[in-house]
Amino acid sequence: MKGEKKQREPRFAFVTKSEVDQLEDGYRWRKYGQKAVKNSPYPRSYYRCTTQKCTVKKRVERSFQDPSTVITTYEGQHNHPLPTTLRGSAAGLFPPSMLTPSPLGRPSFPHELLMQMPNYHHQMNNQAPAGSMFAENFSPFHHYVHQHQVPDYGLLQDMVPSTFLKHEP
DNA sequence: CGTATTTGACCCGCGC
DNA sequence: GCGCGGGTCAAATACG
Repeated sequence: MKGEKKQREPRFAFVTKSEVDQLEDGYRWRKYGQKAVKNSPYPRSYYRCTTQKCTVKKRVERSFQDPSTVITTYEGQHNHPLPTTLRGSAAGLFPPSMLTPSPLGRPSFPHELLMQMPNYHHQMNNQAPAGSMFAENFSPFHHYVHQHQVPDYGLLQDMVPSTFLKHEP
């Protein structure tokens, strides 16, 4: 009980082509639960930042249509700098320039996101019955766009999965 | 030894 | 009023 009675934290979800849940985005995540999802043969994993002042929560769910695709939902925002303790691939993967959003505020990250967005929309059209359920899952997507318009944060480091960096061919 | 992970059980909210 | 779902926490365990 940390005193979080209101869930007003901005939550945004994005699709990532990953086979592993434990994505090293520069922060440490500790799995605190796992539950099976209805309508999905795959379970959902719950992760939380292991940092003392980090109340950020991460939810990872696999796409029952694409076992190699996972829907990552981030909740909240990090409150402390990247742990230098995390030397290794992740820390050396994102250059400082990437962590600093351009004045335009147009990081390449959301770009990939928007690209995959229409992709699912197409599937929804194909699967009308299943689409109903997906609609709920994609709801948070709107929140993501909303947050993007809020320059109050500008902390893209919150979500910088090496997956995207490794996404290169 | 420390950390991280795992599973189960419990709790809360909401719906009908 | 009761049930169900979802979510979280706790403890135990495993591994490095």
